[in-house]
Amino acid sequence: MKYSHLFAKTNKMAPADADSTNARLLIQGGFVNQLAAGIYTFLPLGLRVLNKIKAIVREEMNMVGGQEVLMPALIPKAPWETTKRWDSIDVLYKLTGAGDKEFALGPTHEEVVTPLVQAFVKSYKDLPCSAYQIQDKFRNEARAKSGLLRGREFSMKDMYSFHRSEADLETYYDTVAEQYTHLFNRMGLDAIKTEASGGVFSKYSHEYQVVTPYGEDLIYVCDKCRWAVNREIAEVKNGDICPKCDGKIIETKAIEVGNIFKLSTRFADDFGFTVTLEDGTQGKVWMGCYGIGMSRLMGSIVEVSHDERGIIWPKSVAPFAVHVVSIGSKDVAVHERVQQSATDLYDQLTRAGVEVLWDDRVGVSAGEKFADADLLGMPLRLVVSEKSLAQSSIEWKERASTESKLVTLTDIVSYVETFAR
RNA sequence: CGGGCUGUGGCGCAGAUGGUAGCGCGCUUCGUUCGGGACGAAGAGGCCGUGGGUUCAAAUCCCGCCAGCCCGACCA
Repeated sequence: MKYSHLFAKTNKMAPADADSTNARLLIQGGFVNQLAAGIYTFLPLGLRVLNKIKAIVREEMNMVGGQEVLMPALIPKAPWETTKRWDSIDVLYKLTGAGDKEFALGPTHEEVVTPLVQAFVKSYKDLPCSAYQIQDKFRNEARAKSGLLRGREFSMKDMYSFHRSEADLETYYDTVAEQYTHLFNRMGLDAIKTEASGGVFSKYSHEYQVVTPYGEDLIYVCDKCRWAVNREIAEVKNGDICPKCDGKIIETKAIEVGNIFKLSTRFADDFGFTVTLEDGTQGKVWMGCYGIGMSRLMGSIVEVSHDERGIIWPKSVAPFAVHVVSIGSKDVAVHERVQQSATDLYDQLTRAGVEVLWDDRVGVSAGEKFADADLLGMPLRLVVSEKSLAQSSIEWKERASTESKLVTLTDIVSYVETFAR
């Protein structure tokens, strides 16, 4: 992608009323654009990040046997009445359609997935099974806040598992719990598995909490064994001895990027979803649900991975692996050499399958290009200039590092391929 | 939903005591520049969030509404 083709550009001025780091940097860098409180457009660069996050989540969910589906976001009233949640979910966006039929925009999908799976699963032999989707969720939050961290429309992965017994649910729950840690690690996030309220369904649930000052949640974490608990249900306080080991409990703010629940038989019961067992009788169906906020993840990554100049994307989710910066010159011959060399580099890398953003703008100062590269945060910056070409080289600088080095023109493509892999 | 702050070109802001809108950035054109947000010159761009009121006259004063942000409450 050539920078000159991007219609969504960076802004020299940070937005005034975006207080949170993720909102400020993502808006300033042209990754997202705000339509209303808690409602954002994902611009070309931002969408690339979101799509990479989704791709990782898909891989991870497929690894635990999740089968991807896509359910409607527009949901009729009836199933909500079945579960008696039409009036009890206060963030439900309700609307009236043709013929005065009532609908809600899905804030979660138990009401859709349960009858869906019920339509196909009749026997214990069909269990366990697990379905997930990545979709925009709608929640009429009283107060949207903190950029991508708490929106009214936001992208979420929600998976639902179905089991013939509580024991089977528990086994699967633990499998997913472990996979979640792996998933977050792949995005450079250290998400702490935290005990949290189980709501009406079970004794407790688990949240995956990323420590950041902008988090909405307050959690207590052991500095040794990393056992953690949300303040909602905490029986410990800052400075206590960990109940699991002899470590110390630390109070910290964190943002919840994932949440896993054992739903027990609550929803299956509501819909009369049972399966035929070996002995011909009907058995209850146990469910688990497993959520991850896709857009919130993106915001969280920015919160934990940035410096005063801008974002530092982990390689796994960066919109582009490489940001090529070509620096012009007053000397026409030099300028053309640089331009040609940058074109060659761009073409070679692109052909090698490396994702490259090339700041090909002419007449833009080096300083401005560097500032933009820092703001946009691609993992690797390659500078093509008179200076570097004088040594038949390209300047190599990683965003997360302060040092730069020269790599020869002959080596550069293979070096980058290795880096980007 | 309670409380607070703020709405003035695309972005960031200034516009005491009311008199018909200005700066920086950005944008356009020309020229000079070219390794950390360059310089000069000439331009374009605004019913001052919105509705009402007060007044000869409202960005400015008063009331309502809307929107955004922040704190709190809430968060299956």
